[in-house]
Amino acid sequence: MLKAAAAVLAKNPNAPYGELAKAIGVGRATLYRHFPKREELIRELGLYSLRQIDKEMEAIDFKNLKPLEILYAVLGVLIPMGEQFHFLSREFSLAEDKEVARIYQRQMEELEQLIQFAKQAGDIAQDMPETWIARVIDSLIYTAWAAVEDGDLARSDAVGLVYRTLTAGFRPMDKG
Amino acid sequence: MLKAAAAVLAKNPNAPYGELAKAIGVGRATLYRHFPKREELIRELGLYSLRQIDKEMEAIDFKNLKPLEILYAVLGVLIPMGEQFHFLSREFSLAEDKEVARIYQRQMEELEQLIQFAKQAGDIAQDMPETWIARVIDSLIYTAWAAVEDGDLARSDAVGLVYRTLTAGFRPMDKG
DNA sequence: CAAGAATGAGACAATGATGTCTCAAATGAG
DNA sequence: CTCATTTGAGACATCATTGTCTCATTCTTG
Repeated sequence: MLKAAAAVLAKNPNAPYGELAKAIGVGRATLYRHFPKREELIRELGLYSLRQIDKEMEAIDFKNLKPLEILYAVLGVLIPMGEQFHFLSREFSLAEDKEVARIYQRQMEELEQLIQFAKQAGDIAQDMPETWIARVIDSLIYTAWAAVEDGDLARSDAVGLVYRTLTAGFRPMDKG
Repeated sequence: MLKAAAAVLAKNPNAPYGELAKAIGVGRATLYRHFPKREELIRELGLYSLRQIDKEMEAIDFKNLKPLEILYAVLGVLIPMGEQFHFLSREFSLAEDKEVARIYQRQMEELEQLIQFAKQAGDIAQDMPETWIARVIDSLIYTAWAAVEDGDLARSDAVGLVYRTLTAGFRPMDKG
């Protein structure tokens, strides 16, 4: 239900209320009954997206996987959710909401923990800033999703390509 | 002059005309005299940004540098222009303008030529799609700029970090 | 200095979106 | 089936922005 609205807002952050209602498949007045102000709809949409991310992440077996395997699994989960990602980062007002900010920050911290874990395992460079790595991961998740949307990249190739780019950059494959 | 407007629009794409005028330091009416419609201002701003990119790129000595050296130089030029970059990608209507689209496409083709050049030199993997590589470069340029803006990354570290991330990913440094 | 052009400030109508309200029709539970 | 609730459609006032216009002031340029 909220998914349709997120899709519209991802393409046009200024979509009028009526358009969102239509996308959801409900009258404008009805939408106002549920979300008296546009701001509230955006907020609920943000929370919904963040919770959805949490939910999908729960499916990953963190305990029995190595750091890079976890990273791969995370990419597999998040790249298909690029639309929500896009929406979250585009909606400025969202960052000002306390609860949204809290959840977002927690998720970023979890990502940074994963990065530390990978550092300790020697899988990624010690001297690369964690915030930078986290930003790059976020960024490529969105980039891959957009490439798939544009038809530039096969959906099935996306996760592998992002993983490879993250871990090895553009380097030619090592032999063996 | 247009730079100030681009900065405001980068932060808030919906900034009203009056705010843009104030940012530029000119009356709203005067701004209307130069750009009778908002759309035209956006368009000029887009062309200005693209031309600025062209201009900065001219300073690079393409003939006497190796592919990866060129890439490094390109990053050095474009990362500080992240604001314009951001603006260009955020402004949907811009993609519909014929001239803007033409210049943008040419720039992308030039970037892809550089990528092919690097592939031939064996510096980057043959089997990685050029469009993907181009997207990643674009994406990290913006990411680095944003990190610098947020104070998460020293301006002087940005180019090296992006270069390293692009060429080697998060891998630990090879010894030697 | 003097004439012409450009500017800033503000008034103004037009437009489009927001948010409220009403009422008739559809839905759903007892 | 019946009553209560929810819905969709539309009317409506409100508000912010756009784009036009005027006029006094400022700045150029000769």
